[in-house]
Amino acid sequence: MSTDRYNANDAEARWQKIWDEAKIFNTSTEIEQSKNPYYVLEMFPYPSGRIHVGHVRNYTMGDVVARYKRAKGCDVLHPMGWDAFGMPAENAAMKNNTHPKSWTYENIASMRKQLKSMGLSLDWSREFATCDVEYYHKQQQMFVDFLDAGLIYRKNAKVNWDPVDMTVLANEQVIDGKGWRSGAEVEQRDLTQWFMKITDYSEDLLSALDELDGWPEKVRLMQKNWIGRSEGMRVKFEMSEQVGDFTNLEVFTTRHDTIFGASFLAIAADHPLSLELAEQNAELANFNAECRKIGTSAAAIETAEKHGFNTGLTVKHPITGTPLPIYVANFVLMDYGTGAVFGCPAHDQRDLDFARKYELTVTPVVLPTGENPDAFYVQNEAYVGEGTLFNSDFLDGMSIDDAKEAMAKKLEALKFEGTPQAERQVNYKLRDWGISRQRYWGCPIPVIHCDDCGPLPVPKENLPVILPEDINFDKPGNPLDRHPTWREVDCPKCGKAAKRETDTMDTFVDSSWYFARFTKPEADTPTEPSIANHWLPVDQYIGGIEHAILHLLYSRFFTRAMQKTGHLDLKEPFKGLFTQGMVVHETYKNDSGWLSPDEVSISEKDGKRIAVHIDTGAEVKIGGIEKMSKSKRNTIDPDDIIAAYGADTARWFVLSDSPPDRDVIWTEAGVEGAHRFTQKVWRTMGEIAALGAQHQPIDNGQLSDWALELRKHIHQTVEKIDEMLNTLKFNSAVAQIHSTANQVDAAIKKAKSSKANDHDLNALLESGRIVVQMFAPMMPHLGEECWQELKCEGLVSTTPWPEIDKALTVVDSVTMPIQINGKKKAMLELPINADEAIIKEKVLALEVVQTALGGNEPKKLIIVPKRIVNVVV
RNA sequence: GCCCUCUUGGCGAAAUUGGUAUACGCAACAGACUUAAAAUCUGUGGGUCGAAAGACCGUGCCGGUUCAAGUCCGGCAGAGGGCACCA
Repeated sequence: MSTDRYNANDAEARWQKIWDEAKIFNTSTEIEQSKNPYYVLEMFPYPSGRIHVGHVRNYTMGDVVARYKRAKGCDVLHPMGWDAFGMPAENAAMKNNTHPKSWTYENIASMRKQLKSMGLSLDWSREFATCDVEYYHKQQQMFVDFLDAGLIYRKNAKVNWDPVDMTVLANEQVIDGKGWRSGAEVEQRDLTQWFMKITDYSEDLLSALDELDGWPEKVRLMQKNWIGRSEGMRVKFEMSEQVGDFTNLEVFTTRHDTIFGASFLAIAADHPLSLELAEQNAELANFNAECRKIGTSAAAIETAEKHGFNTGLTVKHPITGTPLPIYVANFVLMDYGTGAVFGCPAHDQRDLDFARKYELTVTPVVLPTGENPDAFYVQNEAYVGEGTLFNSDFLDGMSIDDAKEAMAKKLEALKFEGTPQAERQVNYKLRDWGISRQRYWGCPIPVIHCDDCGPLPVPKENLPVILPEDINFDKPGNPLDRHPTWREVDCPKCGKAAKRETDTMDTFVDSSWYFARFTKPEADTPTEPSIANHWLPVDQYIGGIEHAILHLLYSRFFTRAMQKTGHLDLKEPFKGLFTQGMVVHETYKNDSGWLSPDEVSISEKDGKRIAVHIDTGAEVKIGGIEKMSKSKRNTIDPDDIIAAYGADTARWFVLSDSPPDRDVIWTEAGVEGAHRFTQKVWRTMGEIAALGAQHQPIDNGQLSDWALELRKHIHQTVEKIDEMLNTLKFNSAVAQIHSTANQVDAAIKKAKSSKANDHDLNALLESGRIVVQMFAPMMPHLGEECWQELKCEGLVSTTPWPEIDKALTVVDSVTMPIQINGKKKAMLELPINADEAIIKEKVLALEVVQTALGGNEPKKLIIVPKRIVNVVV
């Protein structure tokens, strides 16, 4: 027995070694050995060099799930890898004259060591990095398959160009008009790029969201909005005169009910008609160039005035035949719908602004309920609400929905040059995913460009296309472009000299299928389908909300694409998704700038917290609680915490304070509290061990009252913790274990102060054992240490979840609050199955109730079995 | 501008999904042990009034539904997040 302080550093290293040597967390690769598969995965880290507390929180949560599910009898797959391609490696190479490869692998080595010090129950035998040739080789194989399947194509497109990172960005990577990494204002450039046909799956990606009930509603909604489905019509407007091949203009609208309110047509500056007209019209050419210059940033859009250029051309209104002027307008987007719209100023704010500026007619056609049609007019605010159609010929008197349907039928029936005037159409905001990046440190796109044969995929037998290592970063841009020999290659078709593609893939491609690779990381093909199908979908995926759209949408698309190309047979990669909150910390500042927490000492005076500089003693300003960042210097290094308190303390703390999906505030006091608990548990288990009890079956009939109560409490707690861990309510589980530990302490006191029989002591030992089993997924090293102290068999890490004695979890009586007129006035202990007549009798006999009734019958008596009684007087 | 989420003690939070509001922890205060401190243990702890028993008020604000509202409905305010010239 030991009442010494628990030495976490010593114990943790010891148990990690034991787990590692016994390989207890390695998952069998034999498919038939996993009858009850459970795949838990945390989003793999980018190897930046050091883990941060956000990682600690993320990986601890996943580890608790993994260890808990293992104890519940699942065959758990819990792998780890590295999202290892990307810009920072190149930036470091340029800055420090290192090679991206060595920089990356060195970072991986140090982060692996850090993760191992956390005692995570990972299957390290499956580890890989996306920059491993074996991994990107398989990715290139899939690229070729996707290309064959028509899922990848090449097009010249206007792309988002990041002038700082000197690369193209996907739409999803442009945030407020700025590059997601560099923060630089994004420019528009014309480039020929490779695209993945994610839009083929727009409808499927959208509708399948409804079935992802293991996902947070918030994420589903964000993806729904991002995909942006809208139902409308494509309507042809006949031009009054032909221009080139144009006899009509086609627009997309969702408000065909308001077509009688149309007063102009507007087309994008890049619309083919606008370009054609500009060839003869220098003024228009100028205007188009101006439009292109206007950025896509939020600021630019907000301040950009509506500009239009009157082409002098007109179209005929499809019903009335009235001529409507055609404008080229800066607010019309070429890449949505048809790049042309009809303007209905009365019912669209943007159209109204435009109409007022160019003095176009404003005809209201939707009348708000209760308004007088003769008195209703639109001034400077468009009316976009519900109402009844008017000024609209055959639509008059209809609701908006009815009018849409009537107009749709009418236009579909009309013919224009032999085809219907209009067709119903569904549009999506989702764009195809541009994956070409002009970077070195990424997966090479396996394509060869031949002057005669065009772009051709590298034949699979010639894969992988390996990144050359002899490169330099003297100049900005892609060093692959400047490599003396790497590009030179023979055309796989005609054999003539040809050139390799030098673009590499967006790193989001790498992370779109790694979860599938983990199921068999040594396979010669990207996946071994039968094994991947066995493990997938991931049962519980855990990561940050910042990936709600990018990574999670790409992965959903990729899974479908892999299904189409035979690499998998499922659509949705992640059955359960959990998005954890950030770890935040107070900030400190003095005149010279931000201070790190270890430069500051905090004390309390008159209820106010005061911070002073640890060296100078000068007062320091306590700032807001913010996301940990290097710039604010409010970061905490997990290594320091583990060295000072141990991994279990860090794990317990990140689980304890806040619900896991909310931000958690890192406080020194909180960590100390967590550490205190580890010591307390160690002492408690030491005391139990000293009682000399035996691991033997317990006869409830032989127990003293307090011991029976303890056993009941413990067995009921197992059920609660079960529920909490299943629903990832770690903070509640921590609270419950605290409370239970207090009960055990109280029971030890009872055992010492009263005559405890052997059964009592055995029950106490059992309680200790079960408490250990309940907290072991969260504090695994302390768990093993206590397990050993209690002389339990084997390792707690491989021991099944405690069996509960059902007889003890049956609750036979309940203390019910008795309310009078909804206010609690008394408590009454009743048998759990007491029938209402008995309850009524007992309640009415209560003195408070008698007084309140004053001899009258209650007006109402509400009895909710097992819950509450309310007497209404 | 549009969409969404959140708001409970000094602080992080809990509340069986409409049924005892504030569990558990942190910080605080008081006591025990100690020469002393640390560590540990015990106790107190929403507000107002009261010596006490107790009474009244109380989950951002206003209103509603209900025997009963932190929880449901309507409105308002504040904080956070997503999208954004999407026709």
